[in-house]
Amino acid sequence: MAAQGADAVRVERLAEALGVTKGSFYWHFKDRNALLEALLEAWQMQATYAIIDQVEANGGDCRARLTTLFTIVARVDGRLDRAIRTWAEQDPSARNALDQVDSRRLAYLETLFLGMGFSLPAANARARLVYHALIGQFTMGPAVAHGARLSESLDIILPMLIREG
Amino acid sequence: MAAQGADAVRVERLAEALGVTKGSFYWHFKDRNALLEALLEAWQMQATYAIIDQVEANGGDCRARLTTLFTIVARVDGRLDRAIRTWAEQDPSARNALDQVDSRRLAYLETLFLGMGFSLPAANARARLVYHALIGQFTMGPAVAHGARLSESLDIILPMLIREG
DNA sequence: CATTATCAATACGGTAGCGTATGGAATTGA
DNA sequence: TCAATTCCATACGCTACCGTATTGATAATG
Repeated sequence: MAAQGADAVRVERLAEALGVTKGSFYWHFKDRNALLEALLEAWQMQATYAIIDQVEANGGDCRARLTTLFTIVARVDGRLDRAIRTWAEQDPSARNALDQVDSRRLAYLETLFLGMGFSLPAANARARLVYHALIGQFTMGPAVAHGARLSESLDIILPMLIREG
Repeated sequence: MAAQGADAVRVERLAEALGVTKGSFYWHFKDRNALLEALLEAWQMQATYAIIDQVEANGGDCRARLTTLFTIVARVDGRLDRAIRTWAEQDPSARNALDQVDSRRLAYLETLFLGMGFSLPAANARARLVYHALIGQFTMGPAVAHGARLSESLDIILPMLIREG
């Protein structure tokens, strides 16, 4: 899934990789689609909180949390997220799950900026800019060389985002 | 291609859609891969300059050009770009073409910020932030509702990006 | 007018994948 | 112990593709 996308999740390949036959697969899952739905649900549970929880656990004020967020995201392997996002262009269930995750994350970013004292519109615009940028970095994936990740120009980016305006 | 990704570009489907048989297809193209390579090359030519040229044609100073850029990108249909980006995760040729396009676009953004008097590191950080954000908006595609596009909070975002610091 | 180039149809063999039917082994529980 | 449940294998039919070989049909050209 992460390596080659949802399309590459094939019953027979999977069975072979596990050293069983597909006769077995169809005992555990109704069909291929049931497997994909299960994967999707597992991802959604994990993706919603994984990063946010890490940031919260790390503590600090809102500015510190934002720094933590950039740093964590720069290290995260975005392949699974990317695969789901691609998948969501075709599949309504995936679309739905992804939309929920996006909303949750955006809302979190917004609270960070609100916590710095920004007005709702200002916080919202900043949250969207940052989230879009992070998604962009995810999307471009390995193409974003080290030294070119957002987290590595935080000394420039953060003051920009945080300054009152 | 734009609607369902490179995977959905199938010889027989294409032939049927055109009202011919695949016997004909194989006269025009050596094989499916040759078609994809041709598509890729056409895209690269178009994608490199399409938007930049519009912005330049519109004129104005660097700040005005940046505004124009956001506005145009908000209207653009990013599906083909998205399809290529997805494809590039699997295919080296696509990866290569995409990397070139990304570099070209990033370089253009950088010149805009340099033109505003920013230092190279400052311009570079801003260019990357903006480009990542635009890619993010592209990637999220139709999920980014009207009213939530970057171009619609330019009154907040632009001053942030442009302020000296 | 004959020939050649261009474009398309038909027909074939091959692979990857889905899902079903059915039988067999191992485990568990009354 | 013996029947039910659980897990897996084998074998099958079916579809969507790929690519090739061959044979027209029409248009351009010497």
